[in-house]
Amino acid sequence: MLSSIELNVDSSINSGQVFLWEKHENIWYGINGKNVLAVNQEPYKISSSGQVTDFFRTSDSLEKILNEISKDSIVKTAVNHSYGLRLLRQDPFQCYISFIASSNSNIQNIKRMLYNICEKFGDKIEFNNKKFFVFPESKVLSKASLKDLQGCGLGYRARFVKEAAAAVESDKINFDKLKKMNYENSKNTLMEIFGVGNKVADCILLFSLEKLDAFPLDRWMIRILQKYYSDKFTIQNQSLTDKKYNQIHEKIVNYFGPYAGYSQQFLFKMERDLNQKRWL
DNA sequence: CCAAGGCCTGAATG
DNA sequence: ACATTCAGGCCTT
Repeated sequence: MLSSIELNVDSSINSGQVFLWEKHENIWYGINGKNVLAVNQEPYKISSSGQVTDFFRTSDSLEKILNEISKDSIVKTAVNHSYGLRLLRQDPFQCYISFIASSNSNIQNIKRMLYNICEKFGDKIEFNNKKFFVFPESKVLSKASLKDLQGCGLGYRARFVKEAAAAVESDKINFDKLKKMNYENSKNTLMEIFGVGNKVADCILLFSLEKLDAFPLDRWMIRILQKYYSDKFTIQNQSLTDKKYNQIHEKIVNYFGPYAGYSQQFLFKMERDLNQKRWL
C-alpha cells in the first residue's frame, strides 16, 4: 500500500496534465480513453472499468527521480510544495487530442471542450453506480463533421482534431511505434500533424508516450525560466521560434537530466498555485 | 531563418 | 448593461 508521501493524488491530478477528472465523496473519477478510473488516496486504491494500468507511474522510483532533478533550491522548493506529485501515464489518443484542443486556450475551456466531445461522440458507461461518457475512438472523431466538432466549442481547432484523428486511422500516427522511438524522432513525427507544434508535442510525449525528457515550454514555463533561471537559460525576447525552443530544451536536459519532465511538472505546479490559478 | 497577425472562446475588467 | 481586453499555441504570410 502506498502512503500519501509516495503519491499525492490531488497534486498529480491538479497539475494541468488531465482535464476529465472530478472528485465525488473523496474519490477521484477520471476518463482515460475508453475506461473510467476511480482513485482513493487513503488508503490508496485505484480501480478501472476496464484494464488496469499504472496510471500514476507508481513503479517510477520517486526517490531516484527526485535525487536526479534536485539540482538547485528552486526545484527543491517546488518538490516540497507538492511532494508525491507524479507524472501520469495517460491514454495516448485522448492525450493527443486533449493537447491539440488545448492550444491557445485555458484549463476551464479545454475541460469544457473535452467533456462536450465525450458527450457527443463517446460511449456512455456505468461504473460504481455513476454514469460517464468515455473518450471516443479515433475512427469516430475522424468521421465527425466539422460542424459537430465546432459545436463542442473547439472553434478553429475543429480541423486540427479531425485531421489528427484521421492520421491515427491511417496509421501515420501509431502510438506504439512512437513509444519505441527516441524523443527526437517521436517528436518530429508528431509535429508533422496539423495543429501539433513544439509545446503540444512535448505534452503528448511526456504524459502518454514515456518520454520523460520532454519539457513542455508554454507561457508559464517561459515565465518561470525568466523568473528563476534567467542566468542558466537565456531567453532573448517574446517570440519563441522552433530554433529557440529546441536550444532551450537542450540546455534544460543537460541541466536537469533524463527526468527533466518531472522537474517541469513540479515547477509548473508551484508557480500556478502561487498565482492562485484554478485547476479542475 | 525571423516577426507579425489571425484564429476562437469565455472570463475579467472598464 | 454593454464593450473592450486578455489568455493561450499554431499556422500563414
